[in-house]
Amino acid sequence: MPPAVRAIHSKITARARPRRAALRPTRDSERTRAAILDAATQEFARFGLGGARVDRIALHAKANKRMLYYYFGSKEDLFLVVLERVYENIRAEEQKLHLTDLAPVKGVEKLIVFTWTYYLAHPEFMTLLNSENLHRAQHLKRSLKIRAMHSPLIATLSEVLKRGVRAGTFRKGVDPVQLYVSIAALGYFYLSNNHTLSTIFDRDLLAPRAKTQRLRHMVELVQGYLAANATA
Amino acid sequence: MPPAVRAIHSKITARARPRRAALRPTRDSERTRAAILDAATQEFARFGLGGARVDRIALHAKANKRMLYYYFGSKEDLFLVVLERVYENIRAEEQKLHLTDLAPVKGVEKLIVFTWTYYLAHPEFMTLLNSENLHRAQHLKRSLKIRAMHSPLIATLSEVLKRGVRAGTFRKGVDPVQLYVSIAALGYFYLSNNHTLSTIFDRDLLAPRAKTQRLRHMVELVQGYLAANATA
DNA sequence: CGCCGATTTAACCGGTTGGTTAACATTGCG
DNA sequence: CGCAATGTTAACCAACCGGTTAAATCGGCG
Repeated sequence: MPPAVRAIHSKITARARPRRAALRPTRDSERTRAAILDAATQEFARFGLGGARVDRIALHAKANKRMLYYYFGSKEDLFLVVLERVYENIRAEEQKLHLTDLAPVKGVEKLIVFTWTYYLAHPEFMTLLNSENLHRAQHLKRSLKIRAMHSPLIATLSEVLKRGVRAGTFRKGVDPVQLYVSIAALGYFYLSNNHTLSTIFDRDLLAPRAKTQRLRHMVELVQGYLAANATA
Repeated sequence: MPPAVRAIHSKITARARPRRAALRPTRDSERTRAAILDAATQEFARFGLGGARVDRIALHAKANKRMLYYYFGSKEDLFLVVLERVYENIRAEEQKLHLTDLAPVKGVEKLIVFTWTYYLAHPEFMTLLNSENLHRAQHLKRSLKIRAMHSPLIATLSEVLKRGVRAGTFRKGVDPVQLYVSIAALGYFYLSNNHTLSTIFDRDLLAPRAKTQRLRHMVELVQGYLAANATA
């Protein structure tokens, strides 16, 4: 089996780790693979797909450049795996939210805070997505894995909205997809474009105070919209 | 005077165009410069700063590669001039809006529609900005030109908000900068991330119907927010 | 007309890039 | 132990990239 193809099944095929795992063994395919993936994530996030350098990825992964091709096939294939991993990560976090456990108003607030906090903690998610959009999602389109990974939040948000309408706290006729996109947009744009915005407004948009104000504004904006024309 | 430096003053120093301008003259510095700038804008927008190729820019501009360096100094300097030009363009369009001529509610709507329409008509604006943000606005920071080009919309929007509050149609305490950023965010995110979003939601977000729905949602979201808690 | 400076061209350059070759080391297994 | 698969390495490569050299060409002015 060709190495790059076999690597896809590594989780299944993987044999047991070397017994004497205390001091790093001279060979550890899992470690090498993971190190390359971590280094690649940083590199692609920082320089984009076009600006990323495979030599630099190998250097930071402390692996031979050849291993990158051995495990991932090509620079672009590696980029796709990186994308798949960051999507897996955010989807896993989304799963933990349990928005329906809260009152509708609190549920929406929690979603906004989560989205904002996630972007702040994982700026690489935004840069990688921007890069992928520059390339017209050509890698994403090839990934059955990601395309199957639907966000659980659309269905959940839809449920939250319905309950809010029934309780009389939310307006009727809100499209959950539009709202989901808007909530993402409000934080994403501010953080992704932080550098140009900070330069043009001539103030640091990432200062603690500014961040607090932004989050408050986003919550007020969405809550105000949902509350307007509500029956109660 | 070094060519690249002199080029900055070209508007002033430029001599009269050749008299027989009917059939393109063999030499026309203005035309060459403009052609390079146009080609560069397309190239940077499509491939990002890192992915852009100077040879391709020269090819599409039908100019010798040397002319690129003759007029602009370097790839990065050229990128800065491209950035400056697209900013000039959007600022000029913003100037024409005259939002204060309308009732506050209509003024805000017009701003939302304008922002959305501008992004739709100038997708290169978003890609170039994304590229610049990837590079932490390092070019923008060097440009006194752009840093001095404050958007007239902040002051205007502030005025519109005040009048809306006085008329009782808008809530109090809305920060015009936050609202301006939010209005930009709602359209920008949707359009800039259109490819990944369309892939994940498995539907074309740029279909005419989808675009109409998005614009309506954005207007409703902002108007709903501003109307909530208004005195009237 | 002849000169001078602005503009244009082809050829070139050294370093870098993504990707490859082929040999070598280590490991688990029979 | 010996073998075969797996993992690792250094050296290599052709294409490409941003940038440069130096000479040619054109246009306008005196």
